[in-house]
Amino acid sequence: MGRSPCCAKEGLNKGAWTSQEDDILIEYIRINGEGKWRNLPKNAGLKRCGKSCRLRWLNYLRPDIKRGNIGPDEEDLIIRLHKLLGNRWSLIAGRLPGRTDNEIKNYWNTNLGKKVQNHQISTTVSIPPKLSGHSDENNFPPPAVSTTPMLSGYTDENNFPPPAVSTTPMLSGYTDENNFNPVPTINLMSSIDTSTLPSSPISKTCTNSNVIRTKAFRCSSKLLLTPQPNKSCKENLETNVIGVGLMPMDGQHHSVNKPTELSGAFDELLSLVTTTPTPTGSSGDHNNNQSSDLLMNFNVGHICLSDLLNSDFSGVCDFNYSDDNMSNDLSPVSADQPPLTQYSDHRDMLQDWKINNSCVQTMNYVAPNLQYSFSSLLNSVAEWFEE
DNA sequence: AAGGCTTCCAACCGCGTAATA
DNA sequence: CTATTACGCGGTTGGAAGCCT
Repeated sequence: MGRSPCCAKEGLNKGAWTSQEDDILIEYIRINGEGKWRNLPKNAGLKRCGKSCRLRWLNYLRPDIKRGNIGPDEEDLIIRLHKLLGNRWSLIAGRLPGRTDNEIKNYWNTNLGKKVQNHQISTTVSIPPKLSGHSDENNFPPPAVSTTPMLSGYTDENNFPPPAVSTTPMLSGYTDENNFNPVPTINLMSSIDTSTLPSSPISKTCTNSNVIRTKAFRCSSKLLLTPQPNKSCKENLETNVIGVGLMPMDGQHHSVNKPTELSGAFDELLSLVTTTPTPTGSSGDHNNNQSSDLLMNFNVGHICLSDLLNSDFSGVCDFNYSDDNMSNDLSPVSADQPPLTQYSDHRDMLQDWKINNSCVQTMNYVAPNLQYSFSSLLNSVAEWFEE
């Protein structure tokens, strides 16, 4: 019954790896591939625990690893992701090609953590955080990554988010850039009441109260968004057309034929919204009185931020659309992409989603006058949290 | 130059979850 | 369904290297 023991603890080498051990491990994995760590030491002739082999390979020997020289852009990304995710080093590392969770963790503990702490102290003393240009003597945090325009620089909630920047890579799908209208006022999460976030055993190790504990939501499959204050959830959805939609994992691109279907679809979605977060491990200590400024829990399939971060949106985010008379004619940019599934009714679409949404991923929702890239959304969320 | 202190980071440890018999 | 264990993750440790006095 069950699995056999991982490895015998006796007679194993510990501590630093020798170059001979490294060579053996590299050669073994070159021939046999990764995985099966339990059997690896025996098969490869290493006096190491499988766990130790895995760690050595993943953190040090893997050929695609970048080591050292973490640049300002990477620093900035780490800081932003850490702001968003907390100590979820593996998730953060997943967004930094060639970097390992261990390296990022170490780098944070030895460099960034102190910088951020110092920065927070200095800004709370002298600079209103919202207006802060991060222009302290140490030039920290470093400038935003140039390839992913951040939503910094806005000074007024009402102007948030700032007009879309034409250099945003994900905006490339527009067929008529000259007619592109800036994103209208959107306030997906103008404020977040962290007391409404569910408690989690995991969060005990996280000191940042603004952090989304994605793991806590994994089981309950929820993406938390708060609508604009003073607006009902539905009204907010309909008037501001939140740039997040849902896509089933069937590999098909789907479109909504008519704008009116949006509100119908949202009606359906809203019927799935609950005002009481019920994640695994929640002790119910959150505030349930959220009718006017509620947390929307899109309890549809498996939506959670960590899944989003782990997703490759390159294939689903680029759409053409022509903004003529709100025709809402969505079509994939690439001719290689699968044909759109046309729905005659939003209920069909939702039914399809329900059928296929064993793992629903969020994608850009492209609607008239709105193209809100997912990366921008993430940046926005990070910015909100920074406020 | 030597001893002590600090920093850095590879490796270890323990825990939660997923997988398997 | 249950018991058991592999896997993966985050926290922590310990030793090497660098710095300071």
